[in-house]
Amino acid sequence: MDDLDALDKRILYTLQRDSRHASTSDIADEMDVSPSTVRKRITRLEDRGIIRGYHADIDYQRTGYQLHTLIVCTAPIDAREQLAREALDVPGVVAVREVMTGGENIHVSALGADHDDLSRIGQDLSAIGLEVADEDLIRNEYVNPFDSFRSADER
Amino acid sequence: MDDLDALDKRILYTLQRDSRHASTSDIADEMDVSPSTVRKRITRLEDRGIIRGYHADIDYQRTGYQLHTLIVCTAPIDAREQLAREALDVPGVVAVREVMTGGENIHVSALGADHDDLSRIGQDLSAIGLEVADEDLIRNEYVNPFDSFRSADER
DNA sequence: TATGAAAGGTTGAACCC
DNA sequence: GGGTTCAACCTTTCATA
Repeated sequence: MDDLDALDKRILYTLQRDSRHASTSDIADEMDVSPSTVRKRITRLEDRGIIRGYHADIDYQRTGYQLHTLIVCTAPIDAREQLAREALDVPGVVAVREVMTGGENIHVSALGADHDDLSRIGQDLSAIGLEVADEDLIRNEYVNPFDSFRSADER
Repeated sequence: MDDLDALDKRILYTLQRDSRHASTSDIADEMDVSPSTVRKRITRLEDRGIIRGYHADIDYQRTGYQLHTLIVCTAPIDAREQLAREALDVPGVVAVREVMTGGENIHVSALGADHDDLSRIGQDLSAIGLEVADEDLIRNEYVNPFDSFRSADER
Protein backbone atom coordinates (compact mmCIF):
# COMPACT_ATOMS: atom_id res chain seq x y z
CA MET A 1 0.00 0.00 0.00
CA ASP A 2 1.40 3.36 -1.02
CA ASP A 3 0.83 6.36 1.13
CA LEU A 4 -1.75 8.94 0.42
CA ASP A 5 -0.55 12.36 -0.66
CA ALA A 6 -2.13 15.71 0.05
CA LEU A 7 -4.47 15.51 -2.93
CA ASP A 8 -5.71 12.07 -1.97
CA LYS A 9 -6.43 13.23 1.54
CA ARG A 10 -8.23 16.30 0.39
CA ILE A 11 -10.37 14.17 -1.88
CA LEU A 12 -11.24 11.83 0.98
CA TYR A 13 -12.06 14.72 3.25
CA THR A 14 -14.27 16.44 0.71
CA LEU A 15 -16.12 13.31 -0.31
CA GLN A 16 -16.71 12.37 3.27
CA ARG A 17 -18.16 15.75 4.01
CA ASP A 18 -20.55 15.71 1.05
CA SER A 19 -20.24 12.87 -1.39
CA ARG A 20 -23.20 13.92 -3.46
CA HIS A 21 -22.48 17.54 -4.23
CA ALA A 22 -18.69 17.69 -4.17
CA SER A 23 -17.65 17.95 -7.79
CA THR A 24 -14.27 17.06 -9.14
CA SER A 25 -13.90 20.65 -10.31
CA ASP A 26 -14.45 22.00 -6.81
CA ILE A 27 -11.67 19.84 -5.44
CA ALA A 28 -9.49 20.59 -8.46
CA ASP A 29 -9.81 24.32 -7.89
CA GLU A 30 -8.98 23.99 -4.21
CA MET A 31 -5.87 21.98 -4.93
CA ASP A 32 -4.76 23.68 -8.16
CA VAL A 33 -4.90 20.65 -10.40
CA SER A 34 -7.17 19.76 -13.27
CA PRO A 35 -10.56 18.10 -12.78
CA SER A 36 -9.47 15.02 -14.67
CA THR A 37 -6.56 14.53 -12.32
CA VAL A 38 -9.00 14.52 -9.44
CA ARG A 39 -11.20 12.08 -11.29
CA LYS A 40 -8.35 9.65 -11.83
CA ARG A 41 -7.34 9.85 -8.20
CA ILE A 42 -10.89 9.10 -7.12
CA THR A 43 -11.03 6.10 -9.42
CA ARG A 44 -7.75 4.92 -7.99
CA LEU A 45 -8.93 5.34 -4.41
CA GLU A 46 -12.00 3.30 -5.30
CA ASP A 47 -9.94 0.62 -7.01
CA ARG A 48 -7.64 0.34 -4.02
CA GLY A 49 -10.64 -0.22 -1.79
CA ILE A 50 -9.99 2.92 0.23
CA ILE A 51 -13.29 4.39 -0.88
CA ARG A 52 -15.81 1.59 -0.42
CA GLY A 53 -18.86 3.53 -1.53
CA TYR A 54 -21.04 6.55 -0.98
CA HIS A 55 -24.03 6.44 1.33
CA ALA A 56 -26.81 8.77 2.33
CA ASP A 57 -26.79 9.41 6.07
CA ILE A 58 -30.36 8.71 7.13
CA ASP A 59 -31.98 9.56 10.45
CA TYR A 60 -34.00 6.38 10.84
CA GLN A 61 -35.65 7.78 13.95
CA ARG A 62 -37.66 10.00 11.63
CA THR A 63 -38.64 7.41 9.06
CA GLY A 64 -41.27 5.49 10.98
CA TYR A 65 -38.85 2.68 11.71
CA GLN A 66 -38.18 3.97 15.14
CA LEU A 67 -36.50 1.00 16.68
CA HIS A 68 -32.92 1.57 15.67
CA THR A 69 -31.05 -0.92 17.76
CA LEU A 70 -27.52 -1.93 18.59
CA ILE A 71 -27.30 -5.69 18.94
CA VAL A 72 -24.03 -6.75 20.53
CA CYS A 73 -23.06 -10.30 19.58
CA THR A 74 -20.27 -12.76 20.17
CA ALA A 75 -18.80 -14.82 17.34
CA PRO A 76 -16.08 -17.46 17.51
CA ILE A 77 -12.87 -15.66 16.43
CA ASP A 78 -12.23 -17.89 13.45
CA ALA A 79 -15.72 -17.29 12.09
CA ARG A 80 -16.01 -13.62 12.96
CA GLU A 81 -15.47 -12.11 9.53
CA GLN A 82 -17.67 -14.64 7.78
CA LEU A 83 -20.48 -14.19 10.31
CA ALA A 84 -20.19 -10.41 10.07
CA ARG A 85 -20.83 -10.61 6.36
CA GLU A 86 -23.71 -13.00 6.81
CA ALA A 87 -25.26 -10.78 9.45
CA LEU A 88 -25.41 -8.01 6.86
CA ASP A 89 -27.83 -10.10 4.83
CA VAL A 90 -30.32 -10.44 7.66
CA PRO A 91 -33.36 -8.28 6.77
CA GLY A 92 -33.38 -5.14 8.90
CA VAL A 93 -29.62 -5.07 9.44
CA VAL A 94 -28.09 -1.80 8.24
CA ALA A 95 -24.52 -2.03 9.53
CA VAL A 96 -22.09 -4.49 11.05
CA ARG A 97 -18.86 -3.76 12.86
CA GLU A 98 -16.17 -6.31 13.75
CA VAL A 99 -14.40 -5.48 16.99
CA MET A 100 -11.06 -6.95 18.09
CA THR A 101 -11.94 -8.19 21.52
CA GLY A 102 -12.50 -11.49 23.23
CA GLY A 103 -16.28 -11.56 23.42
CA GLU A 104 -18.93 -9.22 22.07
CA ASN A 105 -16.91 -8.85 18.92
CA ILE A 106 -19.70 -8.17 16.42
CA HIS A 107 -21.83 -5.05 16.74
CA VAL A 108 -24.95 -5.12 14.58
CA SER A 109 -27.14 -2.08 13.83
CA ALA A 110 -30.66 -3.09 12.97
CA LEU A 111 -33.95 -1.39 12.25
CA GLY A 112 -37.47 -2.41 13.03
CA ALA A 113 -40.93 -0.91 13.04
CA ASP A 114 -41.93 -2.83 16.15
CA HIS A 115 -40.64 -5.30 18.67
CA ASP A 116 -41.60 -8.30 16.57
CA ASP A 117 -39.17 -7.15 13.89
CA LEU A 118 -36.37 -7.04 16.41
CA SER A 119 -37.21 -10.45 17.85
CA ARG A 120 -37.04 -11.90 14.39
CA ILE A 121 -33.70 -10.22 13.71
CA GLY A 122 -32.31 -11.59 16.96
CA GLN A 123 -33.47 -15.04 15.97
CA ASP A 124 -31.95 -14.72 12.50
CA LEU A 125 -28.62 -13.69 14.01
CA SER A 126 -28.70 -16.64 16.37
CA ALA A 127 -29.56 -18.92 13.48
CA ILE A 128 -26.39 -18.03 11.57
CA GLY A 129 -24.29 -18.74 14.65
CA LEU A 130 -24.05 -15.45 16.53
CA GLU A 131 -24.68 -15.34 20.23
CA VAL A 132 -26.70 -12.23 21.13
CA ALA A 133 -25.25 -10.67 24.28
CA ASP A 134 -27.10 -7.39 24.51
CA GLU A 135 -29.60 -5.12 22.77
CA ASP A 136 -30.01 -1.38 23.22
CA LEU A 137 -31.82 1.38 21.41
CA ILE A 138 -29.65 3.78 19.43
CA ARG A 139 -30.79 7.27 20.20
CA ASN A 140 -28.67 9.19 17.78
CA GLU A 141 -25.66 8.96 15.52
CA TYR A 142 -23.30 11.61 14.29
CA VAL A 143 -20.65 11.35 11.59
CA ASN A 144 -17.67 13.57 11.00
CA PRO A 145 -15.03 13.70 8.28
CA PHE A 146 -11.58 12.79 9.57
CA ASP A 147 -9.88 16.07 10.30
CA SER A 148 -6.38 14.86 9.46
CA PHE A 149 -7.50 14.55 5.85
CA ARG A 150 -8.53 18.16 5.81
CA SER A 151 -5.32 20.08 5.46
CA ALA A 152 -3.01 19.70 2.55
CA ASP A 153 0.14 18.77 4.45
CA GLU A 154 1.93 15.49 3.83
CA ARG A 155 2.15 12.63 6.30
CA MET B 1 -44.10 13.75 10.87
CA ASP B 2 -45.89 12.46 7.81
CA ASP B 3 -45.26 8.99 6.62
CA LEU B 4 -42.97 8.18 3.78
CA ASP B 5 -44.56 6.94 0.59
CA ALA B 6 -43.16 4.49 -1.93
CA LEU B 7 -41.27 7.17 -3.82
CA ASP B 8 -39.63 8.54 -0.68
CA LYS B 9 -38.51 5.07 0.31
CA ARG B 10 -37.13 4.30 -3.08
CA ILE B 11 -35.18 7.53 -3.00
CA LEU B 12 -33.74 6.69 0.41
CA TYR B 13 -32.83 3.20 -0.71
CA THR B 14 -31.14 4.38 -3.87
CA LEU B 15 -29.22 7.19 -2.21
CA GLN B 16 -28.08 4.92 0.54
CA ARG B 17 -26.79 2.41 -1.96
CA ASP B 18 -24.85 4.98 -3.96
CA SER B 19 -25.32 8.61 -3.08
CA ARG B 20 -22.76 9.87 -5.54
CA HIS B 21 -23.83 8.24 -8.79
CA ALA B 22 -27.57 7.82 -8.33
CA SER B 23 -29.08 10.52 -10.51
CA THR B 24 -32.53 11.93 -10.08
CA SER B 25 -33.34 10.77 -13.59
CA ASP B 26 -32.48 7.18 -12.77
CA ILE B 27 -34.83 7.16 -9.83
CA ALA B 28 -37.46 9.01 -11.84
CA ASP B 29 -37.37 6.38 -14.58
CA GLU B 30 -37.65 3.55 -12.10
CA MET B 31 -40.66 5.10 -10.42
CA ASP B 32 -42.32 6.62 -13.49
CA VAL B 33 -42.26 10.20 -12.35
CA SER B 34 -40.35 13.22 -13.61
CA PRO B 35 -36.83 14.03 -12.48
CA SER B 36 -37.97 17.25 -10.89
CA THR B 37 -40.46 15.40 -8.71
CA VAL B 38 -37.60 13.29 -7.43
CA ARG B 39 -35.50 16.38 -6.91
CA LYS B 40 -38.24 18.06 -4.90
CA ARG B 41 -38.72 14.98 -2.78
CA ILE B 42 -35.02 14.80 -2.03
CA THR B 43 -35.01 18.45 -0.98
CA ARG B 44 -37.97 17.76 1.27
CA LEU B 45 -36.32 14.72 2.84
CA GLU B 46 -33.27 16.87 3.52
CA ASP B 47 -35.37 19.68 4.97
CA ARG B 48 -37.20 17.28 7.26
CA GLY B 49 -33.87 16.02 8.57
CA ILE B 50 -34.45 12.50 7.32
CA ILE B 51 -31.45 12.76 5.02
CA ARG B 52 -28.70 14.24 7.16
CA GLY B 53 -25.98 14.19 4.52
CA TYR B 54 -23.98 12.11 2.11
CA HIS B 55 -20.69 10.54 3.09
CA ALA B 56 -17.97 8.55 1.41
CA ASP B 57 -17.49 5.18 3.08
CA ILE B 58 -13.76 5.01 3.73
CA ASP B 59 -11.75 1.98 4.76
CA TYR B 60 -9.48 3.68 7.25
CA GLN B 61 -7.51 0.49 7.69
CA ARG B 62 -6.02 1.16 4.27
CA THR B 63 -5.22 4.84 4.71
CA GLY B 64 -2.24 4.62 7.02
CA TYR B 65 -4.32 5.54 10.04
CA GLN B 66 -4.58 1.95 11.08
CA LEU B 67 -5.78 2.41 14.61
CA HIS B 68 -9.51 2.61 14.08
CA THR B 69 -10.88 2.29 17.56
CA LEU B 70 -14.18 1.97 19.35
CA ILE B 71 -14.06 3.93 22.61
CA VAL B 72 -16.99 3.07 24.85
CA CYS B 73 -17.83 5.86 27.27
CA THR B 74 -20.31 6.67 29.98
CA ALA B 75 -22.02 10.04 30.19
CA PRO B 76 -24.52 11.30 32.78
CA ILE B 77 -27.97 10.83 31.19
CA ASP B 78 -28.86 14.49 31.29
CA ALA B 79 -25.65 15.48 29.52
CA ARG B 80 -25.51 12.63 27.06
CA GLU B 81 -26.63 14.42 23.93
CA GLN B 82 -24.53 17.48 24.62
CA LEU B 83 -21.43 15.40 25.33
CA ALA B 84 -22.03 13.32 22.22
CA ARG B 85 -21.92 16.45 20.09
CA GLU B 86 -18.84 17.73 21.87
CA ALA B 87 -17.09 14.40 21.41
CA LEU B 88 -17.52 14.82 17.67
CA ASP B 89 -15.27 17.86 17.78
CA VAL B 90 -12.37 15.99 19.37
CA PRO B 91 -9.65 15.63 16.69
CA GLY B 92 -9.55 12.06 15.43
CA VAL B 93 -13.19 11.30 16.23
CA VAL B 94 -15.10 10.21 13.12
CA ALA B 95 -18.43 9.06 14.57
CA VAL B 96 -20.42 9.12 17.79
CA ARG B 97 -23.42 7.01 18.72
CA GLU B 98 -25.75 7.64 21.66
CA VAL B 99 -27.09 4.43 23.14
CA MET B 100 -30.11 4.18 25.44
CA THR B 101 -28.65 2.26 28.29
CA GLY B 102 -27.64 2.90 31.85
CA GLY B 103 -23.87 3.08 31.50
CA GLU B 104 -21.63 2.93 28.45
CA ASN B 105 -24.10 5.09 26.60
CA ILE B 106 -21.75 6.87 24.21
CA HIS B 107 -19.82 4.91 21.58
CA VAL B 108 -17.07 6.90 19.92
CA SER B 109 -15.22 5.84 16.75
CA ALA B 110 -11.80 7.39 16.54
CA LEU B 111 -8.78 7.18 14.29
CA GLY B 112 -5.12 7.43 15.06
CA ALA B 113 -1.80 6.78 13.38
CA ASP B 114 -0.24 5.51 16.59
CA HIS B 115 -0.96 4.87 20.22
CA ASP B 116 -0.11 8.42 21.25
CA ASP B 117 -2.97 9.70 19.12
CA LEU B 118 -5.36 7.41 20.91
CA SER B 119 -4.11 8.36 24.35
CA ARG B 120 -4.66 11.98 23.51
CA ILE B 121 -8.18 11.26 22.24
CA GLY B 122 -8.97 9.38 25.43
CA GLN B 123 -7.72 12.33 27.45
CA ASP B 124 -9.75 14.79 25.40
CA LEU B 125 -12.89 12.72 25.93
CA SER B 126 -12.25 12.61 29.66
CA ALA B 127 -11.66 16.34 29.65
CA ILE B 128 -15.12 17.11 28.29
CA GLY B 129 -16.72 14.92 30.96
CA LEU B 130 -16.91 11.43 29.46
CA GLU B 131 -15.76 8.46 31.45
CA VAL B 132 -13.87 6.05 29.19
CA ALA B 133 -14.95 2.51 29.99
CA ASP B 134 -13.34 0.49 27.22
CA GLU B 135 -11.28 0.71 24.04
CA ASP B 136 -11.10 -1.87 21.27
CA LEU B 137 -9.77 -1.93 17.75
CA ILE B 138 -12.36 -1.95 14.99
CA ARG B 139 -11.39 -4.58 12.49
CA ASN B 140 -13.96 -3.94 9.83
CA GLU B 141 -17.25 -2.21 9.12
CA TYR B 142 -19.95 -2.99 6.62
CA VAL B 143 -22.93 -0.87 5.63
CA ASN B 144 -26.12 -1.93 3.96
CA PRO B 145 -29.13 -0.03 2.63
CA PHE B 146 -32.27 -0.75 4.62
CA ASP B 147 -34.10 -3.43 2.66
CA SER B 148 -37.57 -2.26 3.63
CA PHE B 149 -36.95 0.89 1.61
CA ARG B 150 -36.20 -1.14 -1.45
CA SER B 151 -39.56 -2.24 -2.75
CA ALA B 152 -42.20 0.19 -3.81
CA ASP B 153 -45.01 -1.00 -1.54
CA GLU B 154 -46.65 1.32 0.95
CA ARG B 155 -46.33 1.00 4.68
C1' DT C 1 0.64 10.25 -14.36
C1' DA C 2 -1.36 14.79 -15.59
C1' DT C 3 -3.88 17.50 -18.95
C1' DG C 4 -7.38 19.37 -22.49
C1' DA C 5 -11.41 19.10 -25.49
C1' DA C 6 -15.92 17.33 -27.14
C1' DA C 7 -20.11 14.77 -26.45
C1' DG C 8 -23.60 13.55 -23.53
C1' DG C 9 -25.92 13.62 -19.20
C1' DT C 10 -27.33 16.12 -14.89
C1' DT C 11 -28.68 19.90 -12.03
C1' DG C 12 -31.20 23.92 -10.34
C1' DA C 13 -34.46 27.53 -11.05
C1' DA C 14 -38.34 29.67 -12.93
C1' DC C 15 -42.80 28.85 -14.37
C1' DC C 16 -47.25 26.26 -15.19
C1' DC C 17 -50.73 22.72 -13.86
C1' DG D 1 -47.97 18.35 -4.49
C1' DG D 2 -46.33 17.22 -9.80
C1' DG D 3 -44.50 18.49 -14.56
C1' DT D 4 -41.75 21.15 -18.35
C1' DT D 5 -38.05 23.78 -20.13
C1' DC D 6 -33.40 25.53 -20.52
C1' DA D 7 -28.90 27.41 -19.38
C1' DA D 8 -25.01 26.15 -16.69
C1' DC D 9 -22.42 22.68 -14.98
C1' DC D 10 -20.52 18.07 -14.54
C1' DT D 11 -18.83 13.62 -16.14
C1' DT D 12 -16.88 10.48 -19.39
C1' DT D 13 -13.83 9.24 -22.85
C1' DC D 14 -10.04 9.73 -25.74
C1' DA D 15 -6.11 11.82 -27.56
C1' DT D 16 -1.76 14.12 -26.01
C1' DA D 17 2.53 15.19 -23.49
